Amino acid sequence: MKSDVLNPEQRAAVEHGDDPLLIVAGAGTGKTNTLAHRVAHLIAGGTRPERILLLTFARRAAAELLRRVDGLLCVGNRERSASTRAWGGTFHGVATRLLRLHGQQIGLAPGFTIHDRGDSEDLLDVLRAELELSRADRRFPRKGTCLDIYSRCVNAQEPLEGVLDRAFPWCVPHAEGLKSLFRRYTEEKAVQLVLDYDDLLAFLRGLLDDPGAGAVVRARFDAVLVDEYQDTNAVQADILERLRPSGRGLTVVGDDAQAIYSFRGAAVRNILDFPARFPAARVVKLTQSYRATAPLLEATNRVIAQASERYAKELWSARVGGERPEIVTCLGEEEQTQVVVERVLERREQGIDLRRQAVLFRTSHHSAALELELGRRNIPFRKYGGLRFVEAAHIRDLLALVRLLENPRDRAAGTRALCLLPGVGPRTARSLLDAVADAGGFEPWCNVRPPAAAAVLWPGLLALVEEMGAPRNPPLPLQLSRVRSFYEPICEASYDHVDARLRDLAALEQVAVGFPDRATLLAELTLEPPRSTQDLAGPPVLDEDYLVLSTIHSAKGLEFDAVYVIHAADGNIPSDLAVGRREELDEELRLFYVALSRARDHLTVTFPLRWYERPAGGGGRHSYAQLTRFLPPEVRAAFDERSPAPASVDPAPLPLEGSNASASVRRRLQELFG
DNA sequence: GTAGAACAGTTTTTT
DNA sequence: ACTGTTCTAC
Repeated sequence: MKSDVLNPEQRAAVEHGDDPLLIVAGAGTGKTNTLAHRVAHLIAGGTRPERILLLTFARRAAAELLRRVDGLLCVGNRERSASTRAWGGTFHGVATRLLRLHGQQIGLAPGFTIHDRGDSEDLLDVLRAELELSRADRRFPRKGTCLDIYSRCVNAQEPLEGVLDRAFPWCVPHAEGLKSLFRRYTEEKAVQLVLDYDDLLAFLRGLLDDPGAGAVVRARFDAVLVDEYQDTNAVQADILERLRPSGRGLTVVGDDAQAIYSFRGAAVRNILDFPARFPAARVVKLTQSYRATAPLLEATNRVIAQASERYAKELWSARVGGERPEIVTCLGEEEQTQVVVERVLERREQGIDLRRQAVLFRTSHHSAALELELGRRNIPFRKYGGLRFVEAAHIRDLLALVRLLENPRDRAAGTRALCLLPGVGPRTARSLLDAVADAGGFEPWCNVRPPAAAAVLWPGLLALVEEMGAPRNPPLPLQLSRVRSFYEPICEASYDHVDARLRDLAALEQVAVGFPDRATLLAELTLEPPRSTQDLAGPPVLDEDYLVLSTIHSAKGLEFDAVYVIHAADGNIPSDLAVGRREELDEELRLFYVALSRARDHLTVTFPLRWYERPAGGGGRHSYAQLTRFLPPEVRAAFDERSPAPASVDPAPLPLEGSNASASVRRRLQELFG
């Protein structure tokens, strides 16, 4: 896309004045470019960069945007660039910074630590046990579900009953238990000086509601620009309203057709109702796609036309000609894998780097078979979405130790860290942490006689807390190296795949070099975790090429020359679990649309007719699938439909190692009785 | 109180 | 496959 030339729609958005502005930007219509120009326009018009707040979905998106602004302004080294001076990041990241700066004015100590999803779950789990909720006659929801419910209530600003009725009907019998659990949870977070994701937003809103502090924070900014507005929730909308009460200086950009985060409380209504909330608002629609070719756009337009409520807009493309998208019906998952791998390699032959190609899927495990095959064929790939680096047990262990040093009152971290010692379980951990909480420091541990099994490791832990628990602690890299040497033997003793894990730990230690202190490192890893192990290992080598595998959610905002959407069977897209209500089904449709609209030139949709149910222990029961309902005949008309020629299908892949053969013999034997 | 084995149930997607 | 729960042996 030309970054120096704006079309009339884009120009209108860029040059719009101070009144609230909603830019409805269809997929590939040059949204980032338009935003960058608008920021540059503001700066050129006299707005100081440090008085601009840029809220994006990922910090890297903000950084990229500001880098482009610098390019447009040609600020060489004359002065500090916009990218170093403006405020940019995610709502959660910006909330953290503002709360550390101003939180004290509303009684929030600046030393808080931040709980990620896993930590929040752990805390809920402990409290659930304390309240003896598991003892109830009917099975209590698992901790992850509890957190989902809690989060939904907070983010959607909705009472528990409503949330349970609408989204978690099977938990309705536990409403009372959940209420008491959530009350305890809120109290405990205050005592332990921890904030969870939702708290960051809620406390920022609280800060803005405070007459004194609110005015101070408001006065920091002249312009607030928000990207991916369709995926903001009620609390985020409140924050914006409190930052810019009249809406003046507020720009929001989004595409209601790409709203895919309602499961975490995002409200499409935010973008649909923006003009009503700010009557002075101007709405600008960007409709020229610079991404997809006309044939692809024809197809994606037809797909999204099935949505029930949206800003009507038909995207068009000047990129006429090109390949029509295709739907490939495969017999089984193996065939689907072969088709995708073949196409990927063909297109690489045509000169499309692997990095310009992406395989997209609804849920993380849908790529398992493909990953195996890519590994077998030595085709490099990176997977985005699904389980992440920081969620691996050994990383969480190490970070728990660091977090305990940073905030001795953090029970989730403390419990996890102490239970690493053999012979120490939840009870012992609890009494040790009680002692620390009472004393306000680690001193009481000096007089503790640890359980016999922990005797070997105890002095090491004691040395750690003595050295790093003090206010004046050593430089961060040294701290991490100390913690790592303490933890490594434990890791070796308790997990398999030890070398891989030890490598991860070393990588983590390297990351720490880039941060000034523990709090910043921990917040960063919690709020913006590295998306793959390779990401953490550092910037990719220049000529490194790898196929992208991604959940559709994680592919949001990206584009590729060639896109393969796999497992496009009804039940996967839409997910079986989401066909209950109209809004859920609509969101699945938008999700499918997001997947298809990532493509520039080539688009392949595949699905296996026959596929195996998950508990594939012995025989492997299979069921027959149908193409997603989002591709009815009138939509399919925009696609070519094929099934792979039998001859082109490779013979079944060889087993990875010789030892696998015995497994397949056993499987065959079992099939006799299945 | 802890650790490990045996057993039962199971709702994607992520800041 | 994974997580959570319960039971048993230290």
